[in-house]
Amino acid sequence: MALEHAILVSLLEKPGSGYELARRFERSIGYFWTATHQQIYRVLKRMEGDGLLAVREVAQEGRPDKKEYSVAGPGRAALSQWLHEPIEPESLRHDLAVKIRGAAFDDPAAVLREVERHRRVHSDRLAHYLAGELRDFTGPAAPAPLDTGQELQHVVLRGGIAYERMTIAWLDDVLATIHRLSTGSPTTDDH
Amino acid sequence: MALEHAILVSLLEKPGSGYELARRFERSIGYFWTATHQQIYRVLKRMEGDGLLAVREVAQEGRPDKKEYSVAGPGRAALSQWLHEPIEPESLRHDLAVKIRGAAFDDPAAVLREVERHRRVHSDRLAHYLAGELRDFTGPAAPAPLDTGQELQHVVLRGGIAYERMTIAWLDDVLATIHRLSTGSPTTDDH
DNA sequence: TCCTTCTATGCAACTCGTTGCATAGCCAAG
DNA sequence: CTTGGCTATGCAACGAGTTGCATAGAAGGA
Repeated sequence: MALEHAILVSLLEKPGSGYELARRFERSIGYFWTATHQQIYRVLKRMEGDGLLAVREVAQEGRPDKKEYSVAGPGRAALSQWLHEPIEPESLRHDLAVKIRGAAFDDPAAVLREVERHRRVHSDRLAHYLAGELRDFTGPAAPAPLDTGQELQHVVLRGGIAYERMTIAWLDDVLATIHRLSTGSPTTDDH
Repeated sequence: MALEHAILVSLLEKPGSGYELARRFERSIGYFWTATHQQIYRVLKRMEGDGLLAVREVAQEGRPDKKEYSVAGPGRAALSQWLHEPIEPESLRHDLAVKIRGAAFDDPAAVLREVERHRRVHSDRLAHYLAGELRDFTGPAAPAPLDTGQELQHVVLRGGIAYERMTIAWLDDVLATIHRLSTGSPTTDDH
């Protein structure tokens, strides 16, 4: 049910339409949670029905009307309650790791190419996050005294950056390991 | 559909029952993929029906009979095909990050306690992974010349270790940030 | 002019994953 | 002797998430 809470946080940071939320989920919120527009529209409707959100129809020029959602009293209460409940620390779900272990039973070259491709994607993401950090938090154009909300957004972004750096380093380790196994002396140990 | 493939890899490494698979998913495979026994039993049944797996009833003494699954020809082919297909690099899904951003709109102390609790869990996991590494790969009792499968299992485990270390360091950053915001110079209003 | 892209919302069908419950024999601790 | 834990399998119901499709006006390029 964390999608509901992610929406509450995002709408508290700034009210917006389903479409705008979907775009935020591709950007800042997307550092740690993903959602498609279908999911978002469905959940928004449910949350409105439950009285957690308020809607306002906004007519626009040159583009379709939109429904701007904002957090109502019960929505804020629901978020507060969730913040006080313990949640399960979650575990990784990384299919690439499944592929890597699967390489022992198939052509390792195919897996190698896949690992290289993933490395490029993570490298691009890192560059994107670093650009965002410079723009919003550490660059000259960023607001100098950050408020609480911005500081917390920054620390979450630093988490995304750390994750990408760790992943890239690990994928380098994976590449080196597969190379060693296929070209180098078979069955030497490293450490 | 990666659960199917994770099961194929695990059964290629060693055939076993649904129950045994469920326990592996709490251990080694669980470093990067989780699954409950319900899911596993359901998927095993489907895979057997699709001809990917072979079953063998095994009578045991002092405990219930079990069904030992192993990978059949079509199962191996299905894995091979998947290994040659590109997959989407996945993104994080971290509800703790939602909570951290949510702390701007509620009592930060509650979130602080939650972060500390998660830090302990990740710390325990790291210790557990390191013990496993020593036991299976780097310790004196480990088989000295590791084979390909073991080397690949090791590099995946190193990924789990790197993930836990990164996460712990990040949570320390989060703790320091929240402390700074609440005790240090109160720069202010959030909302 | 047509084709694509962007804004904006939504339905329907499906698969994936979780939670609660049920069975059943064995073993060990209190 | 009863309670709880371990091995071992499974059903049913629900909620979460994905994929394909549909609508519709405005803007901009080939």
